[in-house]
Amino acid sequence: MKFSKATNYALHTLLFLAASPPNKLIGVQQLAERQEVSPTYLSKILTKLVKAGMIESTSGANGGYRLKRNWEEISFLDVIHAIEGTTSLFECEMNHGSECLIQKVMVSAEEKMEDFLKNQKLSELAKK
Amino acid sequence: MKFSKATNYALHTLLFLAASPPNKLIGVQQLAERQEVSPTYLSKILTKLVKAGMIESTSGANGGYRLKRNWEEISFLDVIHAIEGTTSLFECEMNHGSECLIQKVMVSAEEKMEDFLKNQKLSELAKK
DNA sequence: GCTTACGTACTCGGATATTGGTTGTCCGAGTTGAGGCGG
DNA sequence: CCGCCTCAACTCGGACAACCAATATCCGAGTACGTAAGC
Repeated sequence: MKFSKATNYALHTLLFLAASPPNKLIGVQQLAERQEVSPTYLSKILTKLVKAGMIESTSGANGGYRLKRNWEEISFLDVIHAIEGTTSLFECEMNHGSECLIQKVMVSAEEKMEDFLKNQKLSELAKK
Repeated sequence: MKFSKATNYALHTLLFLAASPPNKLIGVQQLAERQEVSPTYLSKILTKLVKAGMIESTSGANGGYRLKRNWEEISFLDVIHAIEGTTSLFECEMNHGSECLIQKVMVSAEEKMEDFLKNQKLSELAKK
């Protein structure tokens, strides 16, 4: 049970884009160098963010990525869900008739964490 | 990023032991059947709980597992730590000089969840 | 009746598949901008 | 000066390989209990 590195890459990339001049396109290579990842792998991660509507990409010469307009509203939870998916962290697939009490506890624990992450905006961190 | 099935097995086993007559030894086979796991795999999980001091095992004929005296104090977090380990869910291993702000946010999110799980005792669930 | 030996029913722990997800690479296809060349 | 062509620099997406942890199995070793044999 650990967060994937991909989530870390995604968060750092977003933060880096936020620190760059607005609307400036930044190529994958530059982003990848900064984090010491292979560009192709990072691009895979970034397409997830594109599909989630957080950034947009421009292909062709001088292409790259940049934040979308409403990026200031993006929370940590949004990014995590975009990369790791939205399925519950704990799933009891046993067949004890009624709903699982253990499951319930775990799900509320998860919600505690998500409530916190929901209120952590990237734009807050970007100011520092 | 998901909790492992082993954690689920561990929690269910503990709850089942709590519902059994106190001090009665229960064999792995019976515990495994109930959860539809292989006995050998379950025993591996249970040895972790033994090492964590939550249950104790008796070998030989009529052997098995039973809860230790202070089991009522066992929290969900204890079990999770025993099975999954205590390392942080998120680790930024990048080399950007100062400590990572992202890391800090993630760690506090994790603590939110752990604070909740710390207060969820197995004995509470066992009553139901 | 007491002890000893043995068989049985367990757990314990190491070694070893198997599987699935994460991480990463490779490459062809499509896209855009810039520069050159001919009119 | 304008339009077309081509090239280079990109991103995109799928296919594939490497790796690692979770999951699961197998088996030998140790341990305790019960029973039966022997004295």
